[in-house]
Amino acid sequence: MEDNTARFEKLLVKNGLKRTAPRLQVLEILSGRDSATSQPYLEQVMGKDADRVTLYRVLQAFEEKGIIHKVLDQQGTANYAICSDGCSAHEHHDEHVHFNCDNCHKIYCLDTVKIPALKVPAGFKVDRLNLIATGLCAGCSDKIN
Amino acid sequence: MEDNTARFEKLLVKNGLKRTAPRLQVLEILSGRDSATSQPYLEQVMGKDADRVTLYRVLQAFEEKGIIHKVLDQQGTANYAICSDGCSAHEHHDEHVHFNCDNCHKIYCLDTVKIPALKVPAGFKVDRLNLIATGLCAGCSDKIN
DNA sequence: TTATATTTGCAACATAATTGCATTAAAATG
DNA sequence: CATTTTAATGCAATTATGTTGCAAATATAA
Repeated sequence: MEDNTARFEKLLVKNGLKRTAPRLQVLEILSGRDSATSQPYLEQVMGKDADRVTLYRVLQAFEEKGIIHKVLDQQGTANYAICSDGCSAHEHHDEHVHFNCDNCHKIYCLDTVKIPALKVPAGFKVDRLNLIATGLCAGCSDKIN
Repeated sequence: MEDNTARFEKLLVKNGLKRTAPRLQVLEILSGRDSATSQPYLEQVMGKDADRVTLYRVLQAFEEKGIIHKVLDQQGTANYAICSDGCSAHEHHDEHVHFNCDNCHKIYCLDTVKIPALKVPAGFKVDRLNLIATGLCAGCSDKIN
């Protein structure tokens, strides 16, 4: 299925978003990567195809609709990845672990690893969990050792 | 023990840092709070007692020496808290859960809650874990309901 | 094809963080 | 206690990140 564009267009329409060039481009970039993509990288790749502000707004809209989710890496930089199915505007289901590689700085969504339930002190009410593991990813682990 | 200052001076000397006013002030502020303290708050409280840049450098030095640790909240804002004993320049031991309150936005270090061990895909090597729970803290939980 | 509602781009602004450098102050030395 | 050395501070300038208001452009509905 090389016809990503058609798929993306459907995705936009489904979420009540208009089919615009910047939005399609963001989806194209994000879907072509195996790890979460940083805002600075997106900005660089899109170049002058779209304004900085537009990029921020596209990302914000996508996040609100549950199309992508944001992960902050250890430096506080925003990274984005396409959500798994089941995320919607009302509810994100991205409670998987994110892995931040010290070497290549990629952020992987470890969809298969669930965050374990947590015991918190009395009174605290946990709504969301966000676990970032840092270390070496499979690829870098090989290269370095 | 109201003689914090003497204690802080020792802490600085032990870490090869000179006893300066901005450093003592930062330690004073951080130790007087029950939750992690944001950079903006520190900046505001210190006012013109110290330059912004000095504050950044003090925080950086403290973090490197293992005196404080940094936690990024859900907005990516840097927050700082004094480390538990056992942290040093070589090794931080802050693998406790951080709790980010949606209401008061405080960040609590839940020292008693350990992050559970994690199974990651083959090849990945976990070095550090960072778990942020978001929800309502005990205080706000009371007030709201 | 036109009307409407979104979306974009631009300009300006806000905040967070970093760097280089001259000045100042703390601690070490004699 | 005076002096030297080394570390830390303050200032100015710069970069990165993110936001807001508004006019112009464009996608879609009518």
